[in-house]
Amino acid sequence: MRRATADRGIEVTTSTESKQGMYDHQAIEARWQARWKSEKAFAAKDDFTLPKYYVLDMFPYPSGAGLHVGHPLSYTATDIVARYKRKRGFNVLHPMGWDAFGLPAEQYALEHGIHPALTTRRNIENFRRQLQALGFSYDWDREVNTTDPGYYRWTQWIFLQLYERGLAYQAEVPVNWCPALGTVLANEEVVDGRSERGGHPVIRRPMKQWMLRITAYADRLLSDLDDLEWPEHLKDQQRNWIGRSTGAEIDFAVDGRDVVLRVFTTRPDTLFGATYMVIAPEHPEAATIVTDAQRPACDAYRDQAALKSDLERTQLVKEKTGVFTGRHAINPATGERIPIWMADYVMLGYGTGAIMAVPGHDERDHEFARAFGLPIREVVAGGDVEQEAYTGDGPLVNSGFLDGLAVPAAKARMIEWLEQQGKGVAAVHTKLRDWLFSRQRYWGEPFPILHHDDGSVSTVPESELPVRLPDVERYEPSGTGESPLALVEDWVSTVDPVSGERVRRETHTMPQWAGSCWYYLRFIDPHDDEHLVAPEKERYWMPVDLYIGGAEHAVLHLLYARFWHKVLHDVGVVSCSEPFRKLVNQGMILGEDGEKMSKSRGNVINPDEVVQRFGADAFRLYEMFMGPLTATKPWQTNGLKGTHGFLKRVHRLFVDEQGTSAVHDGEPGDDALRAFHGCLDKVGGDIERLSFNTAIAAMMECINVLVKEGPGIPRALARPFLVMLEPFAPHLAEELHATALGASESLAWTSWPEVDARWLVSETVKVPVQINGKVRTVLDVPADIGQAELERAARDDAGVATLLAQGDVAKVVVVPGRIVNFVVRPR
RNA sequence: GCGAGGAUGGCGGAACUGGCAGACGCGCUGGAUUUAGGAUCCAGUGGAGCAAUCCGUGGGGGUUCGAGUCCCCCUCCUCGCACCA
Repeated sequence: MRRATADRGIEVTTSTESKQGMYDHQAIEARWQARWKSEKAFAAKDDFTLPKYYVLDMFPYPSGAGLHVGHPLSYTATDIVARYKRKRGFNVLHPMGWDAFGLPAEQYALEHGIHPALTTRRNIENFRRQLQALGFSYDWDREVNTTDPGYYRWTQWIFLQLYERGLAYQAEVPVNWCPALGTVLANEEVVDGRSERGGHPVIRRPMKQWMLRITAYADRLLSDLDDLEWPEHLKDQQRNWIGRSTGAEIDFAVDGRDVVLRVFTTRPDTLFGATYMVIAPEHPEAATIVTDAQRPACDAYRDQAALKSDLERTQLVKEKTGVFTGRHAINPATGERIPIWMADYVMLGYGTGAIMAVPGHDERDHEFARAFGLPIREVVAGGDVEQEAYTGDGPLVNSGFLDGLAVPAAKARMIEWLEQQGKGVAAVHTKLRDWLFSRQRYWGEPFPILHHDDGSVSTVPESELPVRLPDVERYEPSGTGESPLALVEDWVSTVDPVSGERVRRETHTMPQWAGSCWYYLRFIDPHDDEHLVAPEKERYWMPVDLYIGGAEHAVLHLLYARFWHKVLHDVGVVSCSEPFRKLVNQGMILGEDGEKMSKSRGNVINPDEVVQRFGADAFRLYEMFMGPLTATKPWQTNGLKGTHGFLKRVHRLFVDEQGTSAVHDGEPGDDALRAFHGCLDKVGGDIERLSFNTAIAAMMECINVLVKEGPGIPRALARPFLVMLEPFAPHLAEELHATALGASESLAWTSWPEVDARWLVSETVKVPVQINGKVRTVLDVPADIGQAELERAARDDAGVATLLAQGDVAKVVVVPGRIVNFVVRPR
């Protein structure tokens, strides 16, 4: 500590001589970054008596392109909060790590013949350098890397817990196969029939895959959203994705066949209006149901549907298509024979893959009935079902024992009746599917799974973890759905440590989401070989108090992580049921042309160049000053001049042109005190509200006043000002604290200054006086002036009096400290 | 189509429970200083008008002494979801 201080003194002198009291951001920033690093200035303490604050960024995927200006947006926001909370007496955990498994590294390896481990290491080093150059106050001793065997050992351990609880299973399922990427993708990774990464076409194909039973947690994932301090739209997205709907499953007998068609409906009340049925083309009973006469037509239709990509099936097709199966079913309520159709507007993946069609009260069924001339029957009064489906409430009609009931009552009554008759049950369905968890790629966590000759599966014992990813020469996906790992014979073939049998390892790998599902837990206890996280540390630090990241993870990372967290809660590893108490999505930064930044548009801003030219402090300040954190906003390099200029003015306030301290012992004037304490009060509140742009504006206003009161700054305000500035511009604040004030200790853990409330209220206030709502004059009156006196003061104003004399005062509104308004009727 | 968010000077954006619209910054204009400046400082800057004044928060209506803010209708933009039975 003392050595560092002495060294710094020498460096400062050198710098001062060469730059003659100029704001030399490069020298200042390098000096403080080095000191923070060597002193481990931001290490979180495992002192459980202190109040804690865990503030987390969504950790980045370390791409070869390096940091883009979007990363530091949220990272600066969390850094300001972290630095502020330390000053408020919190023990702050503010870590950073790397989400480093995944496709891009592997893709790059394929193209350039460089091992993903190597490019990953290189990219991480570049990212770390760039982040450190921005002065973020991370506790670097807690850095984690999802590709580190010491880390993914625990990812595999969690998989074992899932497996043992029956939450991980293998299934032959129709999957999203992406030929271009040579792998399967989760539903969440497919957008409009294309891969989320790369935008390649995705087709349906049955394959044996590892699945995670996230559906078993659907209800908890849904209901626990209510208590989270998350943006409402994001919670809605998750609710929407989970898509829970309540209704009934109803069995329809098929006329002339010994099968029942089970349907799911949210409108059991409309059963009397079911005039036909529809099955999905891939429905497993299709072969039984379709008559010989209709078989050629149905087979052709099914084949055609199979050829369509998801994109075509959901996006492009708006005309309803379908074909009659030749068979009829019996409506259990009416006893009528109703035709069974096959149509691709019914999906195998939702409900039971078959529906009862109620064209009178469902828009899709209505459209289909119209197209194929099927009967439409009204069973809920209130609309004109010949014209359009009526989906609203109303009394039931044409519905036997339901007649006269309103829709909700009719639903309940019908379910009761179905259950009595043994023809149906109340049921809940979710849109959420089980999570397809395996990938046919090299660069991911291996499964701790062994395949035996008899086809059975066993797990690698915990003591044998991690199952290390072998080094390979080739990473090409085989294209057949085999993972590249399948080619590594001496890795695949191994001995089961439990039975001693020769077994074959699972060759699929886990998806990128696996590592990011639980990294926030490892930050708490990153070097523990005994536990994923030590229980007492977990109890202290969890949950994450503030989590900031991009909205693109609304239903991917954030849903998966919540799922794993709940499983770990059930396993007893974590003490809370939800990992992220408060969540914020930062907005996107667009290019200077107002378009999304992209290499092809050539509008990408390189943070390194900006930092070089304006400095990390000006860069941090600018990113926060651009606008609200959550807003999408365009980059303007010119804007850096504003924040850089502000820092120069701050510097000049503390250091004169000769490079000597401009801090003086004079008493601060009232204006300075009022400006400072007003600012301090606002900045503190703004940080709590994550309103950083207005906090910076307030500091700019404050500095404008202090500069007018200058030259130099009174000692009484100098240090408090720097403490207030430090979360935003830590390098300059530390530098001025050390040089202009001669301090030796860092501002990192110092206390936030007390606001002196006396300076928040001024003796006089300006009160506008309106006549008929238009401001005519502004009065300077004592702040505590009463209503009557204020009105008198307004009437005494010469200009006001003249105007009042021109008419009759019909009404006077006087709000002390705010406004006076005379309503005047002309005579 | 459904859901959510948004529209304020030349630009990014301020405005707590309705109370001086345009804080702060960029840009621009003029000036000072400088060999020079993409440096610094001072002044100005919503629009129209010499002025008093008038007009101004996407458009139209309403509530109110008073509306960027509240209510109704419409237009446009962004982001989700998209045959979910």
